[in-house]
Amino acid sequence: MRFSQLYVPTIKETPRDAEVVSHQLMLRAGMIRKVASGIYTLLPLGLRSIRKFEAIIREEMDAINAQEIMMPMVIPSKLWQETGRWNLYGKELLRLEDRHDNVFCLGPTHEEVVTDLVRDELKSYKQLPLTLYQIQTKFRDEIRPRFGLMRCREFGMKDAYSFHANKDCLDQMYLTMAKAYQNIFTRCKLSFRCVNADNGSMGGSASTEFMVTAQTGEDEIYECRKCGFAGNQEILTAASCPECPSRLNKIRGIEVGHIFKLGDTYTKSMAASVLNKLGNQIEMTMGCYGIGIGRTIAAAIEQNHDEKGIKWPIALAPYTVNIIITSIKNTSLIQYANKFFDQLTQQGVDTIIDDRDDSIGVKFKDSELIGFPFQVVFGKLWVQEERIEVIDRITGEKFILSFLEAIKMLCQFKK
RNA sequence: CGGGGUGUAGCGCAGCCAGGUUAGCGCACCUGUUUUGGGAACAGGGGGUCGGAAGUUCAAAUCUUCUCACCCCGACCA
Repeated sequence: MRFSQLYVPTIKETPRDAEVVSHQLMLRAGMIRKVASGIYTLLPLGLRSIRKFEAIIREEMDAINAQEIMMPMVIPSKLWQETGRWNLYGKELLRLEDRHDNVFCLGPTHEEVVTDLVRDELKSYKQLPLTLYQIQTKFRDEIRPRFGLMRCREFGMKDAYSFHANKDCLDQMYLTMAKAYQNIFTRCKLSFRCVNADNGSMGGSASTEFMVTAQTGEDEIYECRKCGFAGNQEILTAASCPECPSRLNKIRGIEVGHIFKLGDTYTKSMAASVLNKLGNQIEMTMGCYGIGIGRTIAAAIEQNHDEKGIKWPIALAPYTVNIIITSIKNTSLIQYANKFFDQLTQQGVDTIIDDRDDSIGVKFKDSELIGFPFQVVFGKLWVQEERIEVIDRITGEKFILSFLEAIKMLCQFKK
């Protein structure tokens, strides 16, 4: 991709209505634009980061035999009436009618739809367990959307649902899913905690939140430095650890994932049952597992930035390498930079080349603001001695390398 | 929904209290010339229902009332 062709409207000044740093930087780096409160358009760079995160999620979900499906965003009220949530869920549920006066809601979560999907097809314990997931747009008419992608009304979410013949099987899947979640956030180089939490309105017996640690986080976490126990404020009343005789430390975090053991709350109300070994009808046991897509991206920025801009973890960077040409008047310089670009691209390294007719300052500022993990500079060092500068955005280290050395170094970071 | 705040050009703001030329500034944008290792310089230029409506007045961005949108604090959540 050529920078000159890419739609990245960067902003020099901090927009006034953006309070938290991830929101400010996503606006300034030309990743998102607001359409209405809590509703955003993703621009090319924003979408690329989102897609990279989704790809990681898909790999980890597929690895534990979860199967991807896609459920609708518009859901008939009938399903929500079956579980009683049509009345229980408040104004967060955006309700609408079609031309025939049929009533629908925009899906804030999909337990009803997925349970309806499987109840007619699954008849035997032999078909279980089954885990389905989707990466889809959710709508929750939040009372107060805020902080950019951190708390939107319309947002991308990975939601998975598992069905089991018994509780032991669910327990196993719950652990498998927790491990997959740890893999996902670890691959994104995020610092996070698994926190015991309350099930809230979801019902069921247990839940774990995945919290990316950040001072700007909306949630308080209490953790024990001795035994590693972590819980959130809803379930803890005392200041001491329930697992060992130590005091708890308070840290802040952003909830990016939440997994639940739902039990038979939904399968019972929706009569989703199978026959067991003895030929008896049993309600399936269910689990559900969510990850906030955009929120994770925002959390990654909260955790990885400096005064110049974003410092993307390679896994989430819209492009891994940015090639800066200091002067586009020098045709030989362009020629070699293009050759470098072609070779890296062929090797599978996500690369963009800044071929704009702008001053070097503009290019460095944009590059640092957007936060490409590596900047490659084709400039006077190349003209004078055929050397390239490779700058690591995270460490700030600068490497002076030959063409081939630079290619070799950056090829470590192919997709 | 309760409390606080903001709406003036794409972005950031001044002007409002104390009404009075053609509504201003910086950045961005367009044209030309010169520039090019850290957000270039000069010259010229385009862009505004001052969030909306009603009212007061000879006169409203400015005063009054209503209204809408957005932001921040609380309950909610991925």
